[in-house]
Amino acid sequence: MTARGAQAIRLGFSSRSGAQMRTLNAALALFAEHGVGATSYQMIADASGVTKGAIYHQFKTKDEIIIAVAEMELAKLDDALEAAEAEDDSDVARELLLNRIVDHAVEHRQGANTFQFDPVLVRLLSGHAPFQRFVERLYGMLVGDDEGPDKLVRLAALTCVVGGTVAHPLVAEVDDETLRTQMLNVVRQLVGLPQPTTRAGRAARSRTPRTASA
Amino acid sequence: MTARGAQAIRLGFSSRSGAQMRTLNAALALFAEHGVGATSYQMIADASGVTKGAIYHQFKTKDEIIIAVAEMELAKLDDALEAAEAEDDSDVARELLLNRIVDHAVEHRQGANTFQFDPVLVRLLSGHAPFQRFVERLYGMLVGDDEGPDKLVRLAALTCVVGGTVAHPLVAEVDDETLRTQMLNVVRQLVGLPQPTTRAGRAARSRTPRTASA
DNA sequence: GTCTATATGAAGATAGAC
DNA sequence: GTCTATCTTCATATAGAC
Repeated sequence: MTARGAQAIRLGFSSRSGAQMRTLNAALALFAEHGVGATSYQMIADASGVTKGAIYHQFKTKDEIIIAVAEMELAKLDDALEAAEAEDDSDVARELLLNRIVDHAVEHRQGANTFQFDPVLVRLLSGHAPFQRFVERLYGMLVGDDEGPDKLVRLAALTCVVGGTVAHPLVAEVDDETLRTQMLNVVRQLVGLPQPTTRAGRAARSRTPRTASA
Repeated sequence: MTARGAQAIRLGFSSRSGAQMRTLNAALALFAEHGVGATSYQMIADASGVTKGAIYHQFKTKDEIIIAVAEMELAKLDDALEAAEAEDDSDVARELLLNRIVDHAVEHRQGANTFQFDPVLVRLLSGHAPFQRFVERLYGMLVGDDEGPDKLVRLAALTCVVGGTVAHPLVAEVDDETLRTQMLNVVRQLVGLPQPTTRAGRAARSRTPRTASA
């Protein structure tokens, strides 16, 4: 496996200055709270503690900010995807990938929701080739070749559960570790993966950064 | 069971004029397509074929339109909820309710998504008492008394699957009947309901408007 | 990298004629 | 119920000084 830096190339991820990172993180939080369509340039500037003029120096348009935020978040899953693609056993690969994805979603909660369901974000990304390629790799790992309607529906349901459940008011009081465990049970059931007492499950989990480095 | 009209009182649903209904349907379609935050009063007026002034005569603020759209959609599920609450057998009740909810979601696709995940809509409704009462009744029917973390997570996942899957790009090409069937399989599995060959399943489905009147 | 100042348009909203 | 006209505020975006 190549060094971590490879993710940048594969996703078309540009390196960002410190000021740009502050902007993107402020934007991410606002997008999650209000939705992309209801977040203004002014709000982002205020949250970053600088003026609009400063932000416009970093990103020429609002769309550029949206795309950059999406790329920043997606890049965090690129590692996991590469690791999964390098696995021989497809069950091990899927278990590993699901663990990382659920970890990421639980860590971000509201942000995961935005990314999956915000109409403005989704529309912008649907015209963004690097994003499309990434999603196709992701889906490929999760369903494989069989693309019958039942598989498609289960895969769609899986992405909804991962992106939506973490931000749901019903689980607001559930602590991260419990949420992680229960969500993994649900998504394993959804895609027909055996539960974690099996050999494949233990093998995959032992490869996550949570217990050991990739 | 009371007459159909009862739904209006229970949800706080006001009766609307023809012009108001045209406005609400136009707004619903735009909310689904662009998100609530990215839909302007002007867009709604254009889609309705009238001017902003005419719309302001029907609804004093944009928030009023949003609430009215939500009430209109929710009222469509009120019937199903009442029917489920009148059932003795909780498995039959849940099977019936899930059938109706999935029917409704598949029928609307993009609209169901908005309703579940749009940040502006969700925030507005969270301060709207009739909506809160309705959702609590709905959740009560689906989980019952046991409110452990696993049940909460599964219920949250259920609502995400119902609201999100129907609008997912992956299932855009799946026809309504297939989507309905597959989604029901998924949601039954999520809440631990037996699959449809059982007595409870047949009994519940025989009570839906699809095969017989309630 | 950050600021101020400014241009241009669209947002939500109101008043009042038809 | 619908229209035009108008108000104010805020949106995206640019120019140019520090």
